Amino acid sequence: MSDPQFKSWQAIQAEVLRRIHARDWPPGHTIPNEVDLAREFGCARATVNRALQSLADSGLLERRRKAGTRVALHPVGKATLDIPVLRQEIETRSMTYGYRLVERALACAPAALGTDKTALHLIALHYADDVPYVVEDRWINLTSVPAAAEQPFDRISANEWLVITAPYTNGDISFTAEVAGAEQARLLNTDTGAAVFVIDRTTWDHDQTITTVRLTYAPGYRIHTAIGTGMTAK
Amino acid sequence: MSDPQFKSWQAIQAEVLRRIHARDWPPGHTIPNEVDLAREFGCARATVNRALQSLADSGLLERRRKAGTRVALHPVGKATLDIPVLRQEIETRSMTYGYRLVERALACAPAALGTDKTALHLIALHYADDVPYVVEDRWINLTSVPAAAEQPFDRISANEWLVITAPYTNGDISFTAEVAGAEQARLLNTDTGAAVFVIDRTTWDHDQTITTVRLTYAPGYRIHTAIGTGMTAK
DNA sequence: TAGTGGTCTAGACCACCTG
DNA sequence: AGGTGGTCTAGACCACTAG
Repeated sequence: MSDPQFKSWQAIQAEVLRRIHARDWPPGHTIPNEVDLAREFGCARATVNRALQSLADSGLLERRRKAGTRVALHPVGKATLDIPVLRQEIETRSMTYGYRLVERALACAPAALGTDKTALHLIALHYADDVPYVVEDRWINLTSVPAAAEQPFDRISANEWLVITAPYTNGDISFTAEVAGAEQARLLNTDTGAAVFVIDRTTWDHDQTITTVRLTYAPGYRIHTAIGTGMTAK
Repeated sequence: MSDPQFKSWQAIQAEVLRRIHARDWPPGHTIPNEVDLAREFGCARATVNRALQSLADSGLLERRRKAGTRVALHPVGKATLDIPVLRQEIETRSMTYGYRLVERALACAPAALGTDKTALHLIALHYADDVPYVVEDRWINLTSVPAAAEQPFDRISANEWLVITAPYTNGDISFTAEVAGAEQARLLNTDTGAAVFVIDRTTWDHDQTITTVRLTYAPGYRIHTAIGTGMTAK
């Protein structure tokens, strides 16, 4: 039983994965408990726990106290997207980053900002190699970030300033496709009617809204990531 | 020093977060090592490790052996998207799921499939409450999944069949916005020229391609998720 | 209420990396 | 070369929950 070849949690994870793929443990099957697996693999229970927890995080296993650990019937794929600051995103692609403030005004906040007070409205353009890359349409809650009122945002984008100045505890992000409106098509230097990728994001510090922003990317933008069990391949 | 109130790794995580937000530990600062923190918090080093590792996973800390743990200069936001099977995605929204196979043919595989052999090409429609929800345009590598050749896919979608039959170790997914072509506009029962959300996904089993699929969602589709440090708020 | 996963401890060794 | 995080161990207690 005690097999000295499974010592690291990665090795155990790989073996469990193998058994799932080989249908030794088919979808829906309840696998042995941690104590038994630890005995079989000849390691501590904590090591088995680490391996199984990792697989549960990636959605392949479902674990419940007392009920045990089951192989997921419908493994929900999990994709982790990195949402870097725009400057970094562009510079990572070896392009020159540029920024231009288009509009800065105080106005009545939209509903999404969760405040009825006056808020700061910014519209800005981010460039990659002098080509419009994304339009940033942002509202900042001046109640939670009063310092923003003093900030011109003509050289440093709110995108960059906020991550350093106003940390958030919580956020909400969504992605969709839209037809470019006349104004945004003009800013992005593209045709009205082009399909644009849109990211809407709102962040809070505990229960107070900090900012809500709509990023409208130039046509052709593609967000990209890897999915998988963490096994390196290809 | 030894403070008995920080016993769980979540409590330690919260305290570390507080110090970061309060600028006790500003961006770029190297925080005390695990041994010192464990002594300060009056807990085991493993507990501190768990808390810091969790924060490193969410991108707020950068850890390196010997160099220590630093507060990230540009906290890269991480968003975890759940990519459920389409049937589930639709039924979760309390809508009735429907499926119709549009085309099934053997043809020369596209480059993305990474094989020059004949592959199975499927086009199918998924409905929510009898309204077209998404077009599935899929290629299946018959070398890695020979059983797919026998499968009619007229009642069960490849989307569903594959997750049960052909597990993957690795994948690649990307999101973009496109203008609906004539064929897809017809299938989605929408106007040509509408902006549609597109997901491209390719999966491998180790180094062998299993399938590549393009999901074209009906206009208005929005993918949505939460971001944050795991602290529950709002 | 009993079985299972979740977590903590105290100690140890190792792998990696910076200085 | 030495400090730091990464991991493993053996044991313990706790929290949740299915039966």
